[in-house]
Amino acid sequence: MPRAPIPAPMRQRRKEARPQELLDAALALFVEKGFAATRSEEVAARAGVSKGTLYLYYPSKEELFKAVVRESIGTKIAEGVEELGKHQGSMADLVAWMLREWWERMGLTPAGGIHKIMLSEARNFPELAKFYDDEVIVPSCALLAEVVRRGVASGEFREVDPDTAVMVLIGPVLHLVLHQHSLGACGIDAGPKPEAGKVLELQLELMFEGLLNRPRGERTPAFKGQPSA
Amino acid sequence: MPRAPIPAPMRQRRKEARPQELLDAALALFVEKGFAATRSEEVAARAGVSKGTLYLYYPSKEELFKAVVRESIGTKIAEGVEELGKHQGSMADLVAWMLREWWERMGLTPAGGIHKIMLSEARNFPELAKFYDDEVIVPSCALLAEVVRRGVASGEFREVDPDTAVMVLIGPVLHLVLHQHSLGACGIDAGPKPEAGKVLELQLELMFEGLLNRPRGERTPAFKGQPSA
Amino acid sequence: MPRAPIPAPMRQRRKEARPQELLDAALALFVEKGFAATRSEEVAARAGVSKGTLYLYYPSKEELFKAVVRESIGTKIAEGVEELGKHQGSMADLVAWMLREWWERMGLTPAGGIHKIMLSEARNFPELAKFYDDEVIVPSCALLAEVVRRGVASGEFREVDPDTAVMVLIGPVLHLVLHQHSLGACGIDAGPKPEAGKVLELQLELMFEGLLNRPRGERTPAFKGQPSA
Amino acid sequence: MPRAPIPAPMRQRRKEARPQELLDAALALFVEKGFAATRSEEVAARAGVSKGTLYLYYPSKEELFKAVVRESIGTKIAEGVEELGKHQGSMADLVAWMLREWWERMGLTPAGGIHKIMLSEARNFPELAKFYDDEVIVPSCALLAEVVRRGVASGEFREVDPDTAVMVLIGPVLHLVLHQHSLGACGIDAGPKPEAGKVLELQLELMFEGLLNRPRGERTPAFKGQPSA
DNA sequence: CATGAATGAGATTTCATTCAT
DNA sequence: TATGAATGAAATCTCATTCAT
Repeated sequence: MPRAPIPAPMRQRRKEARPQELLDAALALFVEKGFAATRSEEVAARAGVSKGTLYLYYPSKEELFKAVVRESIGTKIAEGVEELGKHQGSMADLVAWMLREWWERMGLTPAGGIHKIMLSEARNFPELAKFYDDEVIVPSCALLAEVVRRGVASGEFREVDPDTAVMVLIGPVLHLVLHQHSLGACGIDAGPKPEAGKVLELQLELMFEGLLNRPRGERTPAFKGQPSA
Repeated sequence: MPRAPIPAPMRQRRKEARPQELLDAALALFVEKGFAATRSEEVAARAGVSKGTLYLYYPSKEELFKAVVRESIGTKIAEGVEELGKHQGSMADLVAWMLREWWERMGLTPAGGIHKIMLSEARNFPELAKFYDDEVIVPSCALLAEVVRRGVASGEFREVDPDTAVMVLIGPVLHLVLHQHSLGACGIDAGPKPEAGKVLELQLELMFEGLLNRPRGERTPAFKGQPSA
Repeated sequence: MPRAPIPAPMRQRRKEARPQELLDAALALFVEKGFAATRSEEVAARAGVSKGTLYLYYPSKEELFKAVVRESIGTKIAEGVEELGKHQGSMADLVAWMLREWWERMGLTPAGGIHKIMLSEARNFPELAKFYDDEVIVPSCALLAEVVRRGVASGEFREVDPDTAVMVLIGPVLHLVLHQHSLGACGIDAGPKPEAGKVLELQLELMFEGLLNRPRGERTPAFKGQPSA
Repeated sequence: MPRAPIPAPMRQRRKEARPQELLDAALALFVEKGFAATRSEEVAARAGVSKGTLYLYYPSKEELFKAVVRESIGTKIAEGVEELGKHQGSMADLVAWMLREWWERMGLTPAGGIHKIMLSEARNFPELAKFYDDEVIVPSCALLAEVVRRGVASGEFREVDPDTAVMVLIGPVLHLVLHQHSLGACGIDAGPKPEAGKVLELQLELMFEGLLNRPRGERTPAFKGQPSA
């Protein structure tokens, strides 16, 4: 068998970029196959390095996993809080903006997979689950609950328990995100699965207006729906 | 608790129950730790048999996994279809009944974990994912979509795309189910997590009536909420 | 390449015998190559089992090592104590008997290698070194020191510090034991290396009588040397 | 402590010292942990250079090991031979001087560890063991044997086989040296371990005079014991 | 049927060595 | 020269599966 002249395996020194490359590779694989079913060598290969290099940056597969979760969470929540302060319009519009924003940041980026892996691995990594809950779940829910609370206070919303309402509001978005990384990624396009955008808009409409047909039917003026779509 | 009157030779009784005991053990562990992280010996131990015995009933861990999924799905959907035919009241009440029923059958039994493991393992077992989609997801959604369709047709519901509406309707329930088997099972009870029952009832109320406060506020008579609780 | 018909790998079930077989194999290899340079698979192979079987009995290479040391030490010291009580003759004869006995039990059996591996690995396994010191070194030395003490008390020996004398007495024996497992095992028979038996007898003679020629030269009657050889 | 007067460009000075610094670091670590358990990076770090630099001076860990052994042996034997020629007093004094000298050069300097590592690694490096035997063991023993031979010839010593006598003479010293680098270095100071100096002096006394009490008890005048201590 | 000791392929991790900078 | 990031062979250890009892 004639050897290729030099396939240039080309050892590259890129100390700066490696951690991020490894985290990206690991995130993708952990989301796709789960933590236990992902082999460390695969992560390295996908990041374009050898097995050994992975261990230069993360001392074990488990630490790599934790780093993936920690890194992916970042400062996203903080941005939401800021936006909340600036907002001028109705609370209904703010809720709508938040859910749409969430979808765009979680549903349409690989970071959304984080939620899937936390779901799968929470019981294997309780400390990490706690971290995720503290850093992501609780602040996110608190943010949304605060908006609901204001809406109720101003009379814009009916009297509901804000924390309970949050559970209802986020359910469909999370469902979409999770589906996208599991069944939705299997090439299963069984029949009439509606696309995410439509689901989100309908959720907003139903959530604010209700599913039931009203006698006079005119829309409550406080909610205007999506600007242009 | 009065003991069963037939003590019957333990060994004899056990033999027939073995497959089910193994499936139960496997389901619990797969839900808790995931497929790859569950050792076959653990499954056997939890079922009270030895490692070798497991292989007497299932030729491999993978086949055991498939059996767990297939078995847990069973005939639940069929029951729903039957119920649908018998139903007399409004479509709103039927939707409410279906979601509550679903919660009771999925959320409050170990079978609910099936959805979690399918989410986690779908991409590792695409044929199984297809099977799950065909046997569970599609029929369930179709059932609910049919109810919505009828409600729209009769004028009880406003004009919505039934398939899209289904996505909105099941989101919160699925979210509750999944949460229960992941973060919720870690002893993380961070702050104001509302209990599932309240979430479900609020979802139904919001879903039908909308979150927005209405000037005259009287409830649409078609939806009556939960009978007594 | 024509396959041998069936080389009969013959899985044997010998739960009882395994631990000892593994310990024997491990002792031999640790003595020969040291702990770090011995591969666990080699140990298994020498014991006639597979890699995996080793880990069925010892959870790690390190634990195997500890077991080897602990097991090889056993009750040898206790036997010595017993013998000491029974002894009738002079203390010089008793010392001679003890050193000869020690040589026969340590120098001529694989257990002697234990001393070599403790020497090599003491600083890598300090707790084990402590154990060895407590269980072997200290009792052995105390035993010999007691004999010396009695000899001094009875006037048979000159006034010496018993603990110091013990160090002098055991030096040559240990040297022989160690040499046997290191340079002596390399096929190095450089020139005039005297055999161990002769060294031991000469040591006894010198130790008791001294190297210096005495004018009148008659032997001190208390020490009779080796019975017949 | 007055500083050396020549500050000299650090880099320059270092360059020439590197090999020795590496050998010193390697010796210390090999003695402490053994050859296999010592990582080359540790050696480099202790010598204050990087991993790569080590390989600039020694092509492999094994060659480094050989260099350590070769270098530590050096010309010590030659010095002994020279001294032997110059000596005027009795052979007993010469033997005493040699053993004390040996203790001071082996026992009280890191070079003594060489004997420990040769013991541990002899069977893994037979050629090196041969080298050590040829260059160190055989000449040392021959030297001592020659002294004994002269003592016997002159009638100062009783009739003994010189080579056998040598084994007896060096045993306790070697034991002390080895102990110091193994159990003795573990912080194990179990009870009445006498200090090395005392052991050596007692050995000399016993070796020459014998342990047994003599009726008239007067010392043989040929041996004078340690000059001042 | 049931068991659990035994197996060995394969996963994780280490570390001597190389080589681009 | 000196560095240390990168490599990959090799070691430790795991666990799905087999099979003698």
